[in-house]
Amino acid sequence: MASIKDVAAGAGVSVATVSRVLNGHPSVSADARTRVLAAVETLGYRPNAVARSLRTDQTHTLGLVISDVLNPYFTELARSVEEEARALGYSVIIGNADERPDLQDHHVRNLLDRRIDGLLVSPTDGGSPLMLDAARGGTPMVFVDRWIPGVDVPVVRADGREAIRDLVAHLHGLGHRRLAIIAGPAATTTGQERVAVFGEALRAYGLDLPDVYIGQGDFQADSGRRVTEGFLSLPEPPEVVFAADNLMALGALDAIRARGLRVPDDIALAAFDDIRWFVHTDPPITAIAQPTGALGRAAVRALVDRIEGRPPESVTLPARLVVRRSCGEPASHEPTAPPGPSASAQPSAPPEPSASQAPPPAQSPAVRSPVRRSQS
Amino acid sequence: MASIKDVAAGAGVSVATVSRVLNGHPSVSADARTRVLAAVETLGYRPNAVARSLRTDQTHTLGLVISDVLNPYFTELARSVEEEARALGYSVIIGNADERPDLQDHHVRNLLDRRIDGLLVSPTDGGSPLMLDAARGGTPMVFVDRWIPGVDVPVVRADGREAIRDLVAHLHGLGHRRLAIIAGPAATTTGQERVAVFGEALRAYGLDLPDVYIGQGDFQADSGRRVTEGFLSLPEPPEVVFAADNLMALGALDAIRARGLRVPDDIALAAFDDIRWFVHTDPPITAIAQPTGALGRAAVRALVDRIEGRPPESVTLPARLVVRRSCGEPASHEPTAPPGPSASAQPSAPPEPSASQAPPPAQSPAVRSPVRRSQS
DNA sequence: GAACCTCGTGGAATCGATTACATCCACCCT
DNA sequence: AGGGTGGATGTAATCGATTCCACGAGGTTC
Repeated sequence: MASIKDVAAGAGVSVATVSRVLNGHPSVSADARTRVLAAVETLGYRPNAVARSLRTDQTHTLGLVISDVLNPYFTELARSVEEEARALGYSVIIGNADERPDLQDHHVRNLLDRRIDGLLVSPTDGGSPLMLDAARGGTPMVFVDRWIPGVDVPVVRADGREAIRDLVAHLHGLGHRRLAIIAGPAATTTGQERVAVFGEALRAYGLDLPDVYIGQGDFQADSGRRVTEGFLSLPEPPEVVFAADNLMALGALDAIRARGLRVPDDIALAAFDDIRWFVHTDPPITAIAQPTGALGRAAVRALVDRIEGRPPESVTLPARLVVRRSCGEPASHEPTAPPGPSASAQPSAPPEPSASQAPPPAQSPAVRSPVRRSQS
Repeated sequence: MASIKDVAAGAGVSVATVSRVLNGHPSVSADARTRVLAAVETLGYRPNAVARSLRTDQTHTLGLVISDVLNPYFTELARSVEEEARALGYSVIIGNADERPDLQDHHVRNLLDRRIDGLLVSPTDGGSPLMLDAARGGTPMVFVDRWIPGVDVPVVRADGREAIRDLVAHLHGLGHRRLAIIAGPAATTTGQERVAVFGEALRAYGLDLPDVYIGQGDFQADSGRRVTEGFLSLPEPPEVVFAADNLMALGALDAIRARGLRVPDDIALAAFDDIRWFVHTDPPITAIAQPTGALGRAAVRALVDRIEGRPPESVTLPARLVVRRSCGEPASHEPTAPPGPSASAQPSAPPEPSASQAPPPAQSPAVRSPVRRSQS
């Protein structure tokens, strides 16, 4: 592969001049410039990014360590991160931790060894020494979605509290009183927060969240299945299962189906994280949607600000409730159809397009928060 | 950040000795080794991968350019690729082309500039000059899923022909006679092949695949929606729509739902690519499943073979039909329940666990090829 | 006409590793 | 004792870029 020396020889100039042409340095004669460009063309020369990075101590690369690529939420996040990074002149290397702290460490180390300019992390756990050292050691870093308390790193995330309260109001309005949750790992902020807020919201309605109705999941489908089986085997099973992410909701569906039960007639289901398929499941699933694309973009901007010497900003964006039919017919629909056997009742609302990049129109009757609190 | 010189100074030896310790070179005294290791420890030294790559001309990195990360098929492929690569001592940088040739070129160029050791590509189009030059220029390369005809590069892919014939047999057995397909881009091998094989299989049953029943999609959901709307507006709409990938099937579902029609009563639906959610859609969707994990692993092995001087092998693995309910009740089920209104008929077969990493048991009655041809 | 810029250019140092080669020393054999 | 062997180590070249510095030519200013 041709190097800068070959170009210099081909153009009859020094390597310094070639470098100046390539980097748009002003003091190069028009003559030299055209000769260099010609040589570049004929040799098919491309600058070696490795050598360049060694010299300049910048890689123009961001690392993104996410908890689970197979989770559509993180896939979408990764996509928006790459998009925004590309727009700002950076590329992205993704590390998939699969919810495993050891794998997370592997990727953090690998990325650090490659001297990435900055790190975007959605931590799987409370933070390994490696990551904490990196943060303290001055590696530009931003947490996205999840974070580690007590570390001085900007956080870009969604605030699901209001949406969870809306969900509980919705469920309560439908007459449900025994609500259970499939929680995420306690080592993650999102895992903790969702349970805590759910419990508080129940209490506001005079309801209880007993320990047997808190199932410990790990954000993976299998755990959702296992926990739901447990719920269904209880002497008094819950009327509603709220899964703290979409994969555990999938597992819950598996378990419910394996028992031959129906949603929402036999048991209601809701999930944190909205995905496109939830529109087409049987029945369509009520979920809490995060502004995933916006989160990814904001995280990249914060990180690049930090890298380029501007003060980075933490960002919190609201999540919102998307009501569908998995918890029962919404109260606002006149229950003309008997609430009984068939799950295939024609929805009286116009069909909702499956969730897409563009934010759905706020006035869509199928997409709305049934309760608005004072300080909304 | 500490460099090898700092370690050398700290241990009171030369950089050469440090390097030898780090690379496990035999001729280093035990004394020197322990002093170096101690210095490494106290300084928290990590070798600079950029400098190392410049010197050794290897990055131990594979590039993976896929057509669309948001497509669960490619997400799963990417995951298995990373896993196998990690096991073999390589890392992976993913480039998402979003089915856009220009983006594909951007990523190929970027990866080449980074001097990755080898490239795994699922081409979006017939091949840009850039990619063809790279292949001819000796960059180790392997095509996965899709390929470019006439280029001397190993191909790792699934063979869907038998499964498509099985699907047509299944559809024909259910009495369907007007079958339509949402095709992928003609510039992709998978896009072409699936239409061609579908058409041939129809002809084997004396059926025709008229042009109006071939909708041109681009493997994205929107095109599936658009094409399906077209089908439904035809004076004589098809009885079955076969989507050449899962995202276009999603779009088809959107379009069918927007018309207030039901699957399979009003129109049947099948898809290429099986995903976990297809078990839980309304109704569960009949699909052709690829051995995605095995494909990713085989592709990495072929590429690493090529990189490390062993002869790489092309690999073709069979896809298989997974019959569910989106085309009508399978013939083997006695149609005791009236085929009429309710879509929530209890399946007489035991519930199928959603598709997972482990291959489903072959004897599961819900997962099977209804027709076996001679040379099976 | 001397002093002084400015501009274009090349030489050479540098980034952080790896590694060929030279050197030194201890030991062994005849 | 002398020479050979081999292990441990250091010196320095090298990878492919960027960039500081020096230099020469040409133009401007007093």
